[in-house]
Amino acid sequence: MATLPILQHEEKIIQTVDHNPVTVIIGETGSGKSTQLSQILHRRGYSTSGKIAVTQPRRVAAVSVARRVAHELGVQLGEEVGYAIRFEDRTSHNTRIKYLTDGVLLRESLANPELSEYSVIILDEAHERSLNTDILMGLMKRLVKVRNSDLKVLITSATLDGNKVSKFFTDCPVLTIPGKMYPVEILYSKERPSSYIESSLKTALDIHVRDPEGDILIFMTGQDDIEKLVSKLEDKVRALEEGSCMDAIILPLHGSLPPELQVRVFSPPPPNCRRIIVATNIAETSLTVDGVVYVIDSGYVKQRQYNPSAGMYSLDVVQISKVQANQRAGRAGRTRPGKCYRLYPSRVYNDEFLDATVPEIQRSSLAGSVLYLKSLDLPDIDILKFDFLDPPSSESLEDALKQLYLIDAIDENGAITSIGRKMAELPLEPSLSRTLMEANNYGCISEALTVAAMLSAETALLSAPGRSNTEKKRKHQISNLPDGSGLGDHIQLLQIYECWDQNDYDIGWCKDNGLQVRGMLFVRDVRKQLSQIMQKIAKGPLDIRANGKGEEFRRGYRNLRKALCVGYANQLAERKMHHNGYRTLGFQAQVVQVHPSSVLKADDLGKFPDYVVYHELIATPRPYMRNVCSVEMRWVVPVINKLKTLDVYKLSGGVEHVEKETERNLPDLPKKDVEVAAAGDRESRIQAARERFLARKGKK
DNA sequence: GAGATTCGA
Repeated sequence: MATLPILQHEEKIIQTVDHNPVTVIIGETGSGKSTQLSQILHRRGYSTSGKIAVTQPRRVAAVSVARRVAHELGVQLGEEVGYAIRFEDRTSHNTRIKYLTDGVLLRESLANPELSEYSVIILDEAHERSLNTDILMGLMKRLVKVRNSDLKVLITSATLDGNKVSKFFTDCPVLTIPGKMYPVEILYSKERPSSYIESSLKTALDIHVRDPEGDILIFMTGQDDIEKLVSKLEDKVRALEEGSCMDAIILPLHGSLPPELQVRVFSPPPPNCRRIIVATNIAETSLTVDGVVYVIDSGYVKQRQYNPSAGMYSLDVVQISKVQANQRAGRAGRTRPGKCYRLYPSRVYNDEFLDATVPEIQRSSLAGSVLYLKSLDLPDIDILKFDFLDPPSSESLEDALKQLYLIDAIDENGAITSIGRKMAELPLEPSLSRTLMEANNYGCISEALTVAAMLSAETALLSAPGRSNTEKKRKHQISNLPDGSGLGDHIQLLQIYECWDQNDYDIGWCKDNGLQVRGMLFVRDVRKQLSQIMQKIAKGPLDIRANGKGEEFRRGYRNLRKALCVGYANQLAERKMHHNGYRTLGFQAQVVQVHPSSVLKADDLGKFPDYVVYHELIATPRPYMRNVCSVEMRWVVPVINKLKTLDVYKLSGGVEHVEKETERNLPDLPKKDVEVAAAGDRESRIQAARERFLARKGKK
């Protein structure tokens, strides 16, 4: 352990932390920052007045790093060194060093905004810029002032732009600690290939027949491309003349692969055999594959992004950033010097790639985060001026405010309501937490809990791919579902879970019905957690047992659907007159279709229900509503009335913000236009600002 | 009549 580079910098680190409330530490992979930093501070007495918290963006990382540190200190895990992740808290009153996911720390800060049990908070892997890390960075900036130098904050990262973060934390010091990496030779293509599958195929084969041993890791964008490339590689490798070169095994690697197939990449290849691993970006950060010497980088990644003006998500193939490209290349230099083949010219890398990946906070719906921040009740913070390292667009913040207003989480002035306060306690999207609140009044809390839990895990439910179990098939496979699923997907998800409940949570039942066991067990955990929180909020026992063909079933799930209509007030759609297309009822109407995977049934005339709520809009590339539920017009009316009262200006707290928007979004407008925009009344000012903003975006 | 990169409370 004495060889870890970070230990040679111990004195320097301690000196800096002693004299500064915030320190940024840039430590390349292999520097030992995740395991050593906490131990150094512990050794030097920083854990006597409080605990040392170390956040991780991923649960597995929190657990495995905690385990290693406990081992290095020779203590039992859960004693001096422990961890906390969702559903699992392995800490005790003895714990001095606590590893946790950043989501858990955010939850803790809801109960105790000053996080007073900690004397040190280390935000690790900050360069990944997860939504939660970004919010924590904003909170830390405030907390070091409030806690008046009895808190030390360290931001650590592999490749984060240290100067930017340092500037954010009022010019705090930046320490750089070298890593232990082998050199990686970068080879660029002369031009972008017309097909990166073909190009990867050719490059991989060239390496295989020509270069010495060492595994090949190929980065592709998704499951489809991976499967295509894997089968082509298998054909080509099989066709190679026997004995002309070593053997090769081809392994796909992506998130929807069942765990037992995923772990194959951790077993070393047999002698005289090369592994060719074809992976998504899961191999960029989440999984580390040993033995990789050659990396082939397509230069693309799939990214989910949210469009706040349409309220719609899309999954797009986009160019990676320089940070990602370097991360990928680094995967070749972990055990010895390696090579990285970039399937794009250096010009593309230099001129087209962004320096860093667009942070998640600028790509997601912010309703949940805004509600969370509002519920913290920080006296000195106005949410629209919350100090983010990279602020989200004001459009996105306004979208969040509108959503929250429509579901009664904030009032017309943007202040959090008592309902909103309770909603923030629940680890759910606001639409679902609002549904739970309402269901509690209507006596269908048990059903609503199940729906919320099922939707939290929906993608995890599908059976493993490759066994031709498509979603549609799944829906038809479930045997003996009571009638009623024609009302929509929410109801069917409910019935699936209740069926499982009646089968005593039997694992075999899941397998027989094409459901992922892991996913269903997760649903059960989530449901239990939500039940506990709801009981706390309701200040009394609730009937939360799953109850199959109970009252709700007999009444056509009317109460549940009514509750959903309130929770999804922002996600309503009305069927168009003469066909089965829908128009969303929001601030901006969209024409959308029911997703083909839906179980929603048409009536005898072939018509869908007049009104539905949807869980999500997804552009793929046509706009679809995914997971819909039939509702009744008279439940919709109050929502439409509320929509009319919506005043973004008031919600976002006044003129100042509108000016800020003008300033931030329209820096290159001719001065005259800004003056015109500023001269009108406030509505037309907002409108003018928005139009110009959109026009400018369109041009880009 | 489509198609799930990846994390997380």
